Amino acid sequence: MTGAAPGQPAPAPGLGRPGWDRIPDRLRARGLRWTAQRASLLEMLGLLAGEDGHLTGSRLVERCREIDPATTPSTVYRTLDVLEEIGVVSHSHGIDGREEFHVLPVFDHGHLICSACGANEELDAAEALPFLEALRERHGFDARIDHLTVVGRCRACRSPDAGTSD
Amino acid sequence: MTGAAPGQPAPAPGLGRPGWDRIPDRLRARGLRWTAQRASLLEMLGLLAGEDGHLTGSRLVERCREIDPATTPSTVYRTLDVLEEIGVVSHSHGIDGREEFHVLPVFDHGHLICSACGANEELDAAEALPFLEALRERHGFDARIDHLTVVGRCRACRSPDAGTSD
DNA sequence: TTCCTTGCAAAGCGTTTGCAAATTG
DNA sequence: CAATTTGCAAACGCTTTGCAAGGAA
Repeated sequence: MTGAAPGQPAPAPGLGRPGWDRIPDRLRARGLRWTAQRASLLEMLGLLAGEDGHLTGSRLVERCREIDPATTPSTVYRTLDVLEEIGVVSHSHGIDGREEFHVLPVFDHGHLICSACGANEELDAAEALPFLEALRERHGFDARIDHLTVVGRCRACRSPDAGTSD
Repeated sequence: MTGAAPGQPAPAPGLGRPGWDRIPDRLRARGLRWTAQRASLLEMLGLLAGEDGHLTGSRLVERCREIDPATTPSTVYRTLDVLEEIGVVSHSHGIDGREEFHVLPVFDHGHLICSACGANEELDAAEALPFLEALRERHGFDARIDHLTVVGRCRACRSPDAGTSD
């Protein structure tokens, strides 16, 4: 990276949104990386979401460039995709057709509880959303992701060398 | 024009939408022209509005080219602007950010009644819309354009050679 | 070391604009 | 005849992509 913090692994975010301090780990859990560019985009999202609602893609590009002038549009848009995947933002289109990003108010998540070892894994809202939407549509059931707990057996307990074979 | 109907002044529309047969005159009343290209766009709008709701700008360009291959995007988009001005269509943006056009269900209009000669002139919805919007905003009054009748004196009765001077 | 992420640069998309020629009224 | 409308072609703004170099885990 050619960024504003050369040599540094990646600054930790000092963001005031609940749950955001865990975003780096959420990324890593998916095999993704935590980088300076992603930190600054997240910082901008936090700031602008408090200011006004005009979080267009191109505006976010501009503002990220104020932090690190080397930042390119491609990086910003690609990162926004990632953030949307893990449920940090969602996007729509404004009256002029530009992309508009919305910071999701709470970083909701459910839980995956392993009945064998008791492990408590987090379940991203984004992963459960289609399911919950289907429940709402077909059954009129309005499930809350943050109250969702799925019980089963974790990967470790399912592996052949975990004593019990399934 | 390099269109499909060379030499012809402009074909009259055989469209089944109420009020659409008067569109050519509505345009002329504003000093605008009725052309073959506008006729084919209107034809497409009539057809597609009945089929489905995907009236994106680029799709309308495609379909108009089926009627007249020489038709250009600029013509279609410019005509859509005109049609929006006179209240035939409105537009918004879809989930992918493309323009989506909607055929307005009824071609609403109000009336201008001359108290001197009784003349009944039509008042385009588009002309009254800003006024009606202001009423709604400032007074919470929800006026319907098709119930709007303005009484006054028409141009003919106001002219110096119309007997009475005011 | 692996492979994710970045910047660069160029392309892509749908839409808009300037202009001279063609058409309408 | 004057003014509008057209096609052409180029430009526009926003977003996406391919690729080789750089960086995180």
